[in-house]
Amino acid sequence: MAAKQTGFVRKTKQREVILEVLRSTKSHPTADWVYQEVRKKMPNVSLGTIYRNLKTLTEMGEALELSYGSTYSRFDGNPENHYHFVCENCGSVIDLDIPVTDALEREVAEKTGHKAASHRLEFYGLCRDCQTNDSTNGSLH
Amino acid sequence: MAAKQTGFVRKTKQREVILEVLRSTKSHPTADWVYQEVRKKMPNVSLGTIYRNLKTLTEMGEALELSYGSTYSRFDGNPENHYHFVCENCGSVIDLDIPVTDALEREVAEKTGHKAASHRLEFYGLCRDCQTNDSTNGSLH
DNA sequence: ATAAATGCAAAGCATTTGCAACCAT
DNA sequence: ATGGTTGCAAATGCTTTGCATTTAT
Repeated sequence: MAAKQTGFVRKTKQREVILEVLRSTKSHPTADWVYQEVRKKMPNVSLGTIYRNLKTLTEMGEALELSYGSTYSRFDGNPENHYHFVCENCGSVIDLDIPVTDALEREVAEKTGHKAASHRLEFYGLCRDCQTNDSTNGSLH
Repeated sequence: MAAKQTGFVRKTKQREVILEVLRSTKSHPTADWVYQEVRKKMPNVSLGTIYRNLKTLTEMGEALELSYGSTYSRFDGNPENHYHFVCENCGSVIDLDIPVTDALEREVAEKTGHKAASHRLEFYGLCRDCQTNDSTNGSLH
């Protein structure tokens, strides 16, 4: 585990830069993309450190880990719960500006007895750009 | 790719059994669980065949591939869109009996211009059983 | 006959980990 | 000084693939 059970979390330059990078984009980057960016400022970081800190940051509530259909995770520097749109043509993940409905969690609790602490909602389809452009030029992934 | 672009899909004993196994449970099994089950009836199936067919079945619309936080996929033999509850204590994935709201997709289209063809909604928290039992005995995963 | 599907085993590849050196507290 | 953190590289583990063979049509 990254953030220890009994321990505490130290402040490190690496984690600081990683969070900066994460906060600097709305592109929901992969661990490797973050790695490449952080490297520009800290040529010696290792991928392992990126993964460890991405995990720690997620556990600290500073980031969100998104795992859609893909085989790899994407990370979101915006820890506020919000919904996403995944374009099935160009592969981009877009933040949606529609209100997060806690009513859904209440409905689940009432109807099923399962107590949700959070929920995730994702839409799949064609993003605005891909509707107008030729849809056969997908650069998916 | 499993189901070929120009080709056709043949009926095979393997795929038939795999779909049977998938339909026989509500447990949202992993590929490996399906493998073990299918083996009971066909001792010589290979894992590769399981994966290839799970993919084909998903593309055929006979199954759903679910990828939650975990590093592996789970499959759902119920191809009707429905929502899930993921218990953060015991790790089980539970089908929810609340209506699927297409209104959400319309809202997204209206507000953002992105045309959703489908959506996914998942809840995370403590399932009914884990609320009453001691919450420290989690066998997560 | 013909190409799709299988079994087997060898990759692939994102993510995790062990360990010695390092550094924040 | 203490033990969390890092860099490096090896190891994991789920999933995919190449290929010769089998099998559905």
